[in-house]
Amino acid sequence: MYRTLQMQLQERIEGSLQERYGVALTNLAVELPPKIAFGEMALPVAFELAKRLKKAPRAIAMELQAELAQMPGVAGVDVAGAGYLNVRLDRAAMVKRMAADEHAVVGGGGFRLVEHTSINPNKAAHVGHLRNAILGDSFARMLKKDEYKPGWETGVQNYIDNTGVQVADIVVAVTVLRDMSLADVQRWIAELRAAGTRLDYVCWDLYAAVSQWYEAEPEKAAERKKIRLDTLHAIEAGGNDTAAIAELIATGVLRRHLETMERLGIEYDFLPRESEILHLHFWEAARALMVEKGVLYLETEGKNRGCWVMRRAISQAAGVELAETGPDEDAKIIIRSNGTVTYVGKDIAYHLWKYGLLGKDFGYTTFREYATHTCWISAVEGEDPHPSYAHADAIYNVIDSRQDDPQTQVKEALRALGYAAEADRYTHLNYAFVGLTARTAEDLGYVLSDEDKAKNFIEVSGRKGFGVKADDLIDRMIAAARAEVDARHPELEDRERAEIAEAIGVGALRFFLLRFTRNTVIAFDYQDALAFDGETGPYAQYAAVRAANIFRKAGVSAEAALAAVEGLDLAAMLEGDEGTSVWEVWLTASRLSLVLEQAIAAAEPAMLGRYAFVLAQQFNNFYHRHHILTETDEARKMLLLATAAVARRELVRVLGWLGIAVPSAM
RNA sequence: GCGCCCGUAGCUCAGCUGGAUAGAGCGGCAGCCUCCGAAGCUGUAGGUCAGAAGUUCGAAUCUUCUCGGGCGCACCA
Repeated sequence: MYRTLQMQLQERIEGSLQERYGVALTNLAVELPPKIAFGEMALPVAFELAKRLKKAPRAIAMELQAELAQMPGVAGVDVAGAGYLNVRLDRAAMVKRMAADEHAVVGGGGFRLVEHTSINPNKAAHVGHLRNAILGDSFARMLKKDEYKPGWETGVQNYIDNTGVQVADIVVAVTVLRDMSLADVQRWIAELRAAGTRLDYVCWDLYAAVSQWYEAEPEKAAERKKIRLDTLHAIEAGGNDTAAIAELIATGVLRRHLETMERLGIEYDFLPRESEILHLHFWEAARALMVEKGVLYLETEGKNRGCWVMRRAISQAAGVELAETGPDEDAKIIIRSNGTVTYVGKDIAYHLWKYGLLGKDFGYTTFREYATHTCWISAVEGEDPHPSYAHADAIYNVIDSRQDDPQTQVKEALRALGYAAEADRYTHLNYAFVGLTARTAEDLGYVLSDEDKAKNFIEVSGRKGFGVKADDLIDRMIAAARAEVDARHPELEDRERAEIAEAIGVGALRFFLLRFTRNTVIAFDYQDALAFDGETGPYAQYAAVRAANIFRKAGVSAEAALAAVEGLDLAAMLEGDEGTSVWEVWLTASRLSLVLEQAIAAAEPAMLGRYAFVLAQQFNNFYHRHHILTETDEARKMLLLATAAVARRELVRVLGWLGIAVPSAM
């Protein structure tokens, strides 16, 4: 609602500036003043114009003042300070429109493809993977159609590198260290399943073991690395026992990853796999296209002689002339001199597919049924009918910022191929990695060097088997919540207590990983994550639960309270100190669509986390100041009830976009 | 060596395309449960926005440099 008025104000002022001064300004700043006493919207536009018009800012502000004051929804305009235009809104009118749930429309056309999680299917997910998945899942929720917004058509996929070195490492561990055959592996996986042992946990240890085995005896290191490479090639080629073992393990671990993610409410639409990219010859199609357009060329001299390479965008921008300076030594190798393609090459092919530019598609087969939809996986020969995801208009890749460079190369390859619009709509939704605090690392039994202790965080390492496993973390979060729920609500059924604890534990975890902006390195600490006070998920959930409790006790529904607002004479009840403290809840609630739009534009779910906290804080403040159930003035009581209703309504919405559910009690 | 990111209160972090007296949580101190649930609320102390110069009516925000920290720059994936 705030956004709606803001846009009207911008339009009016922009029109007026054109008419009055012949100045064309767009996207004018309309901001929230630092204090409510200054009104609800502030425009510093007069400062901007001062030098252009050679007039004092205050004089310009005075000229614009009268015009703004006439606008519907505006109660008054003041000129403050050196030339701010401070707008006071018609509070009663705004409250009525909000009670009717009027708000700006968020959404648009085109298909948006969000890719996240993408964990190597060779070991258990850890806390760093959770940051990725939670970030991507929240962003997809922000985009998708729901009860609040039309949103965008959105697809969620999780890329599975089932033929990479990390999977090869596990295969080496199983076939060499454990001396298992294909039949042994089949039996082993069945036994683990029967015993309820998590395959991904077992692989976690195997991966650490094999990583050490490679290095353990220096004189055998070369031989062992060769085993690793041969294994990798066998997996890539397919059609042999080694590949079958890889398939069994990768699929088993993938199923575990999906279970882990589902505990957090995270679901996928499609799982494209590296094996199909290989077997369906995606790369060959991309290669033909790249050679045809001259993006890929054979290097004939220098250190990259015999390789097919692609120039980097930076070299091109710098205008380095090939003929004059000889070979571009900085060029990115796409095809090695032995004829094999690099990771970036395969990724270019994959991204041409995403935009429907490759002329090929995956086969699709069903993999998992969620309550509301099916998750598909790639196949060489799929089923019919099936959906297709190869028609994105915009893509978002949730990937660690350590891959900024390769991501830029893929994007620039698209541009070089002539797909500039696609490159522009390619968002690398990057984020800094998650480390552990020294305290938590020590709790996990890791022995720290003095150097480690001096650092702000300790980096996790899959090869060392060092890190916080996702399921362990989720278990501990829920257990901590459960202890609180048991203490507070002994009267509730066991089942309900479990549900509440799950909502709180998951809410706390998701909020903890979302409250930091993407480029902030998170030093994960168990004590911090398990704290449920202050700026946390449970704090926001608690505010929503309290608001709901009021309706239960008042015997009035939130909907009825909001509907009753229309017939109230509100103006006097929203003025003065008391009235303003009520109004501020509405004002904060009114910014929901604005904050959502900003968070989408910045691809920054943390902005919604911050907003949820501010709204919850505002509500808690209101809750203590105004005792609703004992209010004797009926009209005023109804306004207070509606205030609780609107705070709860928007809190439930914003938490929903963050994947955080509001429990029945806390 | 080249490129990217970061440096804001004791700690952890916000600070939107430059805008009003730089904010929050935690921790500290002082208060608030015969009153809708205290996972809560109120008050209070605490900052040379790493440093320097510049652009601007106005800089935590933009530019340059210095210092300090992190991460990338493979015929790995």
